Amino acid sequence: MTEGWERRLREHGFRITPQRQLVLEAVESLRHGTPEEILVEVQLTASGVNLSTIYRTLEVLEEVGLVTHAHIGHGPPTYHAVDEDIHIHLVCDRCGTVQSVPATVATEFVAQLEGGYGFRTDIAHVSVHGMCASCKDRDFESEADDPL
Amino acid sequence: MTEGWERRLREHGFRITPQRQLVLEAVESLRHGTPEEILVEVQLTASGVNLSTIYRTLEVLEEVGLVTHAHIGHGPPTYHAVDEDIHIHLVCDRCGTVQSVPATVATEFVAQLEGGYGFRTDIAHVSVHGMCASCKDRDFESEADDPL
DNA sequence: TGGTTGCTGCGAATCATTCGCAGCAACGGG
DNA sequence: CCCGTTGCTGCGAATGATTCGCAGCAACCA
Repeated sequence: MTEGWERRLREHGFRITPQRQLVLEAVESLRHGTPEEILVEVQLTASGVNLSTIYRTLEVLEEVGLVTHAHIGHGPPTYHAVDEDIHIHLVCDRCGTVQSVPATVATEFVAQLEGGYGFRTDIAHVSVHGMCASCKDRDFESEADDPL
Repeated sequence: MTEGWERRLREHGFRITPQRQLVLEAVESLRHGTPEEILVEVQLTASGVNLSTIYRTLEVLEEVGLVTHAHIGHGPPTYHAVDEDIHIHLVCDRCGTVQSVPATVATEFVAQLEGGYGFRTDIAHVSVHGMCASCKDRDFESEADDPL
């Protein structure tokens, strides 16, 4: 695994527990996971683990920099391991599909926000909403935003 | 006001009601508002209006294109009138402030997503998370992302 | 090995949002 | 201008997600 996860926790004054290891492993193997999904994954190994613990553990793991979360639409947040490739979620508001694209497409955008506003963007935290290619194609007859 | 709001509703088969007018006016005057905040604003004029109605009305107003919503962090969504300048929210995860910047800074980013992935971005729906300029300045001694 | 105290499981509390239902009211027809 | 149809609203309960409080267990330092 991340191999340094134990030290990460210790350095921040947290204890090493099986629950924390399991949650981290679950996040890594799921690649994308809501707290609920992570719970299910964790319970494959340790059925006694509680949802509250998942929430508290994710908070801790995020604080020490082992996982991050992103908001995809209205639902619960999605957690990722930090050692994954950084990517951006494209959420189709029409059909609900989520597509991941490399964060590099936003390099210039991020640079502009930093340069123009001094804002340091955590680009992976963002979900970009809109309409995916297939919905866009399937849609060119209706919905013309009826001009007044 | 938007002046065409009545027709907008009618064209989509909805009725014109005082509640819908009040909610729309509240969104316009607040510029940014959660359902809860909109309720409070509406109740300044009509105290009998219910939160459920706010939710239902916002849904309707959004469907006919009079308002939009954006997700700012974990909390409830924020609603805007569509005739406002389109802007992007920069949310500081450190101090919680939300800064609005013109959507034009994302023009190129949006173009790349459309060109490279066929994805039509609703840029105003996005909230960009990160750290604002002042928090960034105030922060250069601690938190160095301690490398392994 | 033992004590200190952080972590966990559990159930209740909270917050946001949605539903079901009965009564009221918008609006098209006469 | 009045009436009936049916959408809209207020209200309270239901739901879903997340957080809290607390007592017992276990990680970790001496």
